[in-house]
Amino acid sequence: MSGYDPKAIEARWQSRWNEAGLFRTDGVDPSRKQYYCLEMLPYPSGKLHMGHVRNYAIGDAIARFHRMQGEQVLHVIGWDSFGLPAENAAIQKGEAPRRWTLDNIATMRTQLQRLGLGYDWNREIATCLPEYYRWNQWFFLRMLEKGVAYRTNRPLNWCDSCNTVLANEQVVSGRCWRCDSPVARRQFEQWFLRITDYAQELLDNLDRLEPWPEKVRTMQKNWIGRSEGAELLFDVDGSDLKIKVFTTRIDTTYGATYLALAAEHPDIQELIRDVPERDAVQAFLDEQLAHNLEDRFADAAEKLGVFTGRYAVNPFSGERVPIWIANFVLTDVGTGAIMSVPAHDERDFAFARKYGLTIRPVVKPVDGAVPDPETMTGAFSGYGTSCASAGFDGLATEEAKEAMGNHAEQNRFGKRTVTYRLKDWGISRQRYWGTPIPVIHCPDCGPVGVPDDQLPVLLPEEIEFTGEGGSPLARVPSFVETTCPTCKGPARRDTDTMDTFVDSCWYYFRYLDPKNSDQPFDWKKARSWFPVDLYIGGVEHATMHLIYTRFWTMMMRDLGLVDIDEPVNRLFTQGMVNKDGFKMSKSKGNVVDPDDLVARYGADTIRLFSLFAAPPDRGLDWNEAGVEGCYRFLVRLARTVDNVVSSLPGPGTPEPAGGCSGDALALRRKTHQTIARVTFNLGPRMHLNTVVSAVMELINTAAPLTEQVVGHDDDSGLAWALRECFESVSLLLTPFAPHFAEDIWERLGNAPFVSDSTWPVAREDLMEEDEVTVVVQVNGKLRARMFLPRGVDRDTALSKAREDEAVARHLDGKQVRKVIFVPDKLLNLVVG
RNA sequence: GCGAAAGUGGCGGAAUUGGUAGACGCGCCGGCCUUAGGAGCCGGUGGGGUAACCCGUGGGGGUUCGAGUCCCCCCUUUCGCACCA
Repeated sequence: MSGYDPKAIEARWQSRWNEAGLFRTDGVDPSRKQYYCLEMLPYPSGKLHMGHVRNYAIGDAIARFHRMQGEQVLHVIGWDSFGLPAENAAIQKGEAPRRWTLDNIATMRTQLQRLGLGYDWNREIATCLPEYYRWNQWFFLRMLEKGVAYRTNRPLNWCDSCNTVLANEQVVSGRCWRCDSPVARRQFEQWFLRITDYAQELLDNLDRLEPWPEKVRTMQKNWIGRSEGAELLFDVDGSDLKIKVFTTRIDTTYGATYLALAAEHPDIQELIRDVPERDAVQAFLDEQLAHNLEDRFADAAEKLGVFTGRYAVNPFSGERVPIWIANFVLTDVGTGAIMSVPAHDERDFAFARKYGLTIRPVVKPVDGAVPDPETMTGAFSGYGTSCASAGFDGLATEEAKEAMGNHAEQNRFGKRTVTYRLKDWGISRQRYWGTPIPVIHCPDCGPVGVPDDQLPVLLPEEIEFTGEGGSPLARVPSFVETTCPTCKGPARRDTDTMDTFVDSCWYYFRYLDPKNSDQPFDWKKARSWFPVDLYIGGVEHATMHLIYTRFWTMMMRDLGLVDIDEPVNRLFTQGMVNKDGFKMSKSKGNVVDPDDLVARYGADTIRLFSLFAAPPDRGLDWNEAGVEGCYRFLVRLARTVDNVVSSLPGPGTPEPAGGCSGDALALRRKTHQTIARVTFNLGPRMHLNTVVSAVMELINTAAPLTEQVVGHDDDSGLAWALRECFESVSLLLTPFAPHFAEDIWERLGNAPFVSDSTWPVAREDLMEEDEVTVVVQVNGKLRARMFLPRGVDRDTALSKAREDEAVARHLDGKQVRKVIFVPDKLLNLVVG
């Protein structure tokens, strides 16, 4: 048994860990701290990719580290297994989505197991199974009861390629987050979750999520997009209609010279019913509404609009102002209608100039004159003093906001309000492979929730996939046709399924109680594991999953299910794995296959390289030569241990009575320094790449020393120090290369498992050097190094330094004006 | 345009947070071993210079005895948001 045969040892240790149930977590051990190490669960697309490998290698390293530190660790994996690819496979290859998904899970589970990841497989879940999704339905019904889930008709994002609507979070620069095709606007009757009820709390709590990356918190903050301002009602001249606008600058209302509506504004048809401009307006609307979102982005450069022929009345001044429809007014923002103040808003200004509309300054800059509307070349959007604003003249902007807000409220034509960019979460999807929405539409009773005792509403299996639009479930009469739970009359089931982001909102709560058939989970079993200590995943979920799951936790709290506000204590976003500077993709032909790598090098090498090649939060470029380097390191280490082990004292031999000296002492020092460094970098800092370096360094120190003990008598304690070193290395490498570490541990004569052993503790008394290097600088430039006993005082160091030839040369003929002395480190002589 | 992060050898990256820049690995060069080596081992490797030394962490200023690290300005790259009323 010598050399390094990863295939053999990895299979062997995986089955031994499994037999011993090493990574099972049963119940809660009150004598230990509970540590919940969580990684974002994978979508079972077919095969593991390197991004998964890196994600799970990081998580497993942290989980194993905490386990060895005596904490009770929960480390579980599951499958985010609803979603479109399964359905597309059905359309393209005729495979049943369920079969396709479960096959993929089986494949990928094997791949994960081959990596030697320490999961509690008894808690594995798959979100596509009725045991899981019935609780999505249960949650939906609870939200329906509380009014958190509601149904309404609203313009939504439509992906033509995915044939379904998308939530705002799932539209990236006008394109679908999944397939990158342009997104269109369509009006739909849909189910929404009232996430906006939690907007303020989602925002406020960000300050408390201090261990989260600043980047993610900023992204969420911007996404929630809180904006303070006021709503104002403008009467429409000659009509009962009132147009509600939102503004953050109520102080500029006297400068509002026109209103502008988004093309989707619901009152437009009423406004133009009887005006001569009707046809022109309709033509403009038709053109605008035909555009997809991406084209609208592209068109944004040019402001376009059309006059409706109608006028509104400024509630402050009584002035009649024209009502326009403009392409730069977005239906999702504010009320979808604005009062335009061209003198004080760049966009309004550009539009006004283009269409010859009135520009009227009503704010005087603090350090300048009121701009002249004839000659001004841009809007003044800063703060200043109100003017041309009747009774509000002379007020500073903040005061004017206050006074005019009060005035509007007293006269009931407006109120101060806060808007958010965040919109309610539309969760209906016109697709098959997802959680059926548990609602029955009755012609008499309207939408009625399915009674709890009829859950789960099962997805029908016999179904044909045509790829045509519309909800596939709508074509399954046996699914659709049912009776109303209230009146028992004939009724139809809702044929949409839930957004798959619902599934991932609460899966990590289910891990704590995965087989519960009475409720989603028993909080008594779960609470001591929450909040999740560390959550590792990609940053791409910053404004999707990570907002949804925070909302879901608050919602569960309000249902009385949990008593926490935030689910995750520390978030860690790992970087992408690239190849040759590019994202791995089939089209680029630069995909690296984990199976192939494991077959060639073994899982330990792959894991080691994933963690060594770059800091975990940064991108990692996959590099074959670097992998070789990690493999060589393991080979060399195995060989070194093999060569020396018979010359080492047996396991458990006490420290030599006479202590260690010379090389032995130096090695012990290095060993304990390494333990300290690894512990620090693995724990609070998560600089995993430097941990590997540190262990390599230790081996570079230890390996040459082994020759001194092989075939020689040893009276310095070196053999003992070498055993301490190699045992420590086994322990320190366990989070990174666990099979290898077990193997070395065993070769050193120790009983298994190193994975279940206690993390080593660095001995401070051994770490300190008795001789230190003190550098000598003259005027800040390095001139000499001195090797001095630890703790020498300033005067001794100074006289020692003066003896140095190079130092003396630079002091020659000059006056030492100042001496800076950092004990055991540095001496700086300032001369002049 | 706004916001955030980052720029260090030929490459990936270290630097315990103001105190020896370049740890560790890759690559490269030289040597040993070998019929041979894309294996292994040993040594070298920021640039310039025979040397003393000089230069060097994107560029320019500054603070300091001392700056990769702190401050100001600029450049570049990546990411996020993008007419947010």
